Amino acid sequence: MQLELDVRLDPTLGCGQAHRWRKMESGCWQGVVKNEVVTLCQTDDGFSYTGSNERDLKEYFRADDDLGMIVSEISAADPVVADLSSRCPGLRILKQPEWECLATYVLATNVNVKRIAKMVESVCDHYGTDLGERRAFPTPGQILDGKDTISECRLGFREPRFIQLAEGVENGSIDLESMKDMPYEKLTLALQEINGVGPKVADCVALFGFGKLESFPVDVRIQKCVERMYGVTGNYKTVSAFGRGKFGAYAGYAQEFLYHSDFI
DNA sequence: GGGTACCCTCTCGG
DNA sequence: ACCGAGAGGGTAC
Repeated sequence: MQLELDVRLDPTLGCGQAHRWRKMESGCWQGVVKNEVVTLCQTDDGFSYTGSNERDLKEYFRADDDLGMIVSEISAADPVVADLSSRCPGLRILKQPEWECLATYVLATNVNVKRIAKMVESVCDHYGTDLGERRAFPTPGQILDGKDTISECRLGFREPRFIQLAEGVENGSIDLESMKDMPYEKLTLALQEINGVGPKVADCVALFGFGKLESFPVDVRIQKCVERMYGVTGNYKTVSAFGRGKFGAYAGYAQEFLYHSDFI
């Protein structure tokens, strides 16, 4: 089947916002969407797909986002982003499942991107429902059922946080459903109540999991970038607020373009 | 509010 | 080749 959409799969699926996509030798991408193994192949005006359906893929790729309008808005705010975005067309921010996004980013502390993917895949291989070629991201219950073997996943000091997160979601003390209705700031504060979630992880989860496009996550890379480009320094709150203030409702997109620039 | 340790893996310089 | 040091999407204390 074919989906017509303003998107380039390579930057969108390979940029590190989601961690389970694999580029196959054919150049197509394999991943899991809504508990189905999907294969996506780039075409001139979108991509062809197998294993999923148009409705789920449109949601996952945020097909309602007007990429042209978004890029033009953040480009108007800054010539650097204008240049970067023009050189990276078709990069879209994805809408990942809230639970999967949160659990993934709790693992994404003090490790390189390569190992994040490795830990995530290990957790899926151990506890996720078998979907054939791949496994689903496990539910909190599946993780708790098998937690006696969690050390095999090599999560390091993240292990107790990961288990605690699964317990919280399972017993209802962490209510992701209610967080869907929260505006950006309230959401990030609620997320930071969770052990292992600081301001950076909260911003990433708000952006990639809850679709808060004004979120401007600041990691060490963005911090250097913002200092070099705009001369802005300071603590997390200062730098992220600068990003949201400068780029507005679509600051998350601006952050993606800055993140993938080579100007550090 | 700033400084550190942190579990583990991979990479790099000797 | 082998080994030790260093760094790696940050967070908790």
